Amino acid sequence: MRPPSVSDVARRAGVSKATAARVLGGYGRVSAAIHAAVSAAAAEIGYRPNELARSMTTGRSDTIGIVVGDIANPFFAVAVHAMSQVLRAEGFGVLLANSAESLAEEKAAIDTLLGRRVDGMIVSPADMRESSHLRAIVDSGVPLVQFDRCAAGLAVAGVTADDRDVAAEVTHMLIRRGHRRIAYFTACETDSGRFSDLEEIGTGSVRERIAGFLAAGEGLEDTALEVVVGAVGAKRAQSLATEVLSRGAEAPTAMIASDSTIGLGLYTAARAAGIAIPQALSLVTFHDADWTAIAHPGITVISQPARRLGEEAARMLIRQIQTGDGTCAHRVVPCRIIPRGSVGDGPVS
Amino acid sequence: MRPPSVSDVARRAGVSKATAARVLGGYGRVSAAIHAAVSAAAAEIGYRPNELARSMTTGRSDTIGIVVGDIANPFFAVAVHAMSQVLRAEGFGVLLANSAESLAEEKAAIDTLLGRRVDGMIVSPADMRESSHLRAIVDSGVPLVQFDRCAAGLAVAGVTADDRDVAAEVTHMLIRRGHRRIAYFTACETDSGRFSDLEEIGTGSVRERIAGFLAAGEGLEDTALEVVVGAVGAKRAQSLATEVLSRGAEAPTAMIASDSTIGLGLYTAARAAGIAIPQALSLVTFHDADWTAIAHPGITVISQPARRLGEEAARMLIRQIQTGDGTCAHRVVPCRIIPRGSVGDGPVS
DNA sequence: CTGTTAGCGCCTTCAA
DNA sequence: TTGAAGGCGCTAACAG
Repeated sequence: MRPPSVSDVARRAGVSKATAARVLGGYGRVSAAIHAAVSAAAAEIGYRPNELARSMTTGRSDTIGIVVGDIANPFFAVAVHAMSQVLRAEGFGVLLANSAESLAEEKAAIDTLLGRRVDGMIVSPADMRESSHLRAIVDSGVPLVQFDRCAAGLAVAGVTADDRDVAAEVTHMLIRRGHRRIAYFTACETDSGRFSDLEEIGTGSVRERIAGFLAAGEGLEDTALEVVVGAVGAKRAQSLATEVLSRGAEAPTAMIASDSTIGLGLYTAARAAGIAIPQALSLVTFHDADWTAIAHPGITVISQPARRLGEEAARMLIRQIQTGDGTCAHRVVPCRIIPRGSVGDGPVS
Repeated sequence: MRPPSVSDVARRAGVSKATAARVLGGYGRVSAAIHAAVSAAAAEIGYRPNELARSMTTGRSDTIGIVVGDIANPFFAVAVHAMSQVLRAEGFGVLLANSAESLAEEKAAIDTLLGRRVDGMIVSPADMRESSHLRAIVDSGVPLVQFDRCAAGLAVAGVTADDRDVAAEVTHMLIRRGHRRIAYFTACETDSGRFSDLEEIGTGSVRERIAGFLAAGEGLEDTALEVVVGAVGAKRAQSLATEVLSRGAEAPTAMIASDSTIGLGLYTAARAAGIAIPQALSLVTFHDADWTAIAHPGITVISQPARRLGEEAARMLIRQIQTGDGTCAHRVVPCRIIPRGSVGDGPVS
């Protein structure tokens, strides 16, 4: 049961293979009569072009590879959705791969995609410190756009949010409100289990945020700013927060969550400990998740333009493919702070 | 800059194309010495097999097509994630397509995937009433597994939740608690904008749920059960709910949301109207979204086994591909009701 | 306008 | 064990 090919159509229509191919492929000129005959023959036997074979000769696969950390993460889900829409509109299919935020899996995925001869790639590098595999993409002549994070020392296009700036802005706001003990929670892990150096943070976007956070706190006492790592999942975030909040006078009066899953953990921890938000604790989280609007009080969030970021990345890639232009434009899309009531005055106000 | 091919490697290693192909493709027998030489040559020039060409001759693409309504929907996001994991472990890549719950887009996506010669497909039919395009997949000899919903009158494998049963169970529970006015909210649309017949509901899973809902209410007065359609998105769900709740004595005392987005809209509407949950209104929603746990009171939910469903579908497809077995097994995975406090007694208790 | 011919990169006979 | 030749389905260059 081999699917019908151009030859089959040609034979049935009584024309040469080339002629049939022309009408089937929609290129070259063919007389109306023959065109109709071939189309009819094709429809009769249910012909469908073999895109693989087509790719072989054209060199294009009309397929884009996308590698993200976790499709189940709403941020990526929305972004991927946006990318697909833009890409589909331009006639590209999408080959999706999950890296589970693991460098090894990311490498494997990229390898597979290169083997499939994708026309371009959008990748969210799991670790900004390793970029050899990304360089391999570029060396293969495949257009690449980094998404949400950028690898260090790699002259490749990218689309990111203004992580550093918005983190600094939020931190400044908290300081202005009188907070002098602020904790930033991230899912990133370090070898020691504690944070000591920015270099330990592999996720580019998170590193940027922490950089902004720390920069905003310059001039304050050493104890003012704290980074808590390893908050993987709501449960772990909750237990870490519970621990931190139990320090009494040493406990932070404000917390920033690096994603909404963590935010949920922090919120739950505060409630469980009977700590009032925003009177005794201020809370801000990245990502405008559902729950933040119905929590009591509503949670002040840093809304990430996931859709816009995705669209922008897709467009940037398309441009790169179409113009063959290798300029490594770097686009930054601003986040938006949505105040909802979870931020109150600190002790120094 | 054409990527290196077997010929290039062969030339560099000083052997014939066939020999190089044998070691590169990992088939046939080659002497150790030559094997090493070829491998070395391949590494030096950065050879990477062209999977497209390979597919041309083998007939397999090692790629699976997945078509779902909306990747940004957490249910599908989790399911797709699970599918990819299982498929990747078996060496398959994933070609993902969004149908936006539109039949036309679904058809287009399937067409593209067939053109790309995928080895199998997993599809969530947008409309169970139309199955010609699904039949085309089967006719092409491509293994197919339906996901979450099944098209009517199509002997094709599928994995679904026990939508009808669990909907009936929840409805029975509400009736037992004394509710005699229960409304079911769905995002599905009908021509008239109101619900009159099960046949109008195109989404298979939703139709099943409504069937269970209605079956559970048999014997009650005609006014007892109501189906509200067109609750697309939280906002629209909220306004529809507000309208329904403003009926005074005629208003439902219990509501069931067909997904968590709708649930959020209903919850918000109730709060805005100052209607106490569960004292004056009971609420149940499909999908165990994170907001349901922190709402006040916690929302009783019907938890869908998204991950399990996805894994199961992937495994079923793999089995079908490997054994060439065309049996149309139909697997049903049970949902789980998680009581959280949003269900109270109705007037008749 | 139409047909002939020659590849794309790989796998797969068939001989040697 | 190795090499030469042919073909998968399609496009592309060249004649006619």
